Amino acid sequence: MASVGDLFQALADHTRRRILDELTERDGQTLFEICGRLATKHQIASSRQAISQHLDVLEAAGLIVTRRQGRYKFHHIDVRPLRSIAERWLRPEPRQETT
Amino acid sequence: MASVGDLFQALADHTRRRILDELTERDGQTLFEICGRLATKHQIASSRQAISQHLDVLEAAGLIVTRRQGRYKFHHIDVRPLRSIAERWLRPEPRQETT
DNA sequence: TTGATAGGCAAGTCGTCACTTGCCTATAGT
DNA sequence: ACTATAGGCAAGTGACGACTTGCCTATCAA
Repeated sequence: MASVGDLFQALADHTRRRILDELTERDGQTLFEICGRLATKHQIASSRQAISQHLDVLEAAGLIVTRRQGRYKFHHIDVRPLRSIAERWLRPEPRQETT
Repeated sequence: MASVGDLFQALADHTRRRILDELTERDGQTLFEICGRLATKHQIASSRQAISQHLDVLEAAGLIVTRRQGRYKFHHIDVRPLRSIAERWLRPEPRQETT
């Protein structure tokens, strides 16, 4: 369900890359934590809903996984989809994309 | 000028990834060659102008370089921007993006 | 139970993107 | 010179993406 297109499209947005930066530096943050840190450290003043939608896109792309605990929802980065992202063109190998 | 955003945004399109596939398999093709091969081998029946605009985007992202010779314009893939594309999140290092 | 906190849902706006359409320039062959 | 080939420029269209707005649900503390 998470295709190569979903992956690149998720990475195509500046705010979403910043979210991954933030989770790389401190994994397992909640939505409000991410909002605060994006605002103070990266001058990204998007609304909570905007960030929430970005997190949905990242999760659909398989780049983050979520864990619910009470009224909190923690977001964890998953770098596995990123490992072989560019090898498709970096070595002369057959490629298989169904999208 | 070619920012990280340009790079990911260029890769976010399916047809542009196919163009890179095609140039990986056979480098230095002209616009018409790429059009023909995309149509026959990848079932992509976009117009010549559409493909031309895709090539512009790829060139702006630094993923292809062009070489003019008479009335022909040859397109060559440049994989250098792809080499360190995901390392930003694959290892806990400081990241520097100005976009 | 009441209020505050953390998050979700859905419609709507606005800009960007992929693509088309129509016409124009330049090189090469005859 | 004339024609075909390779490519370019620019305006227009339709759809998608990022973001907002308004309201709703759920959990926890007092």
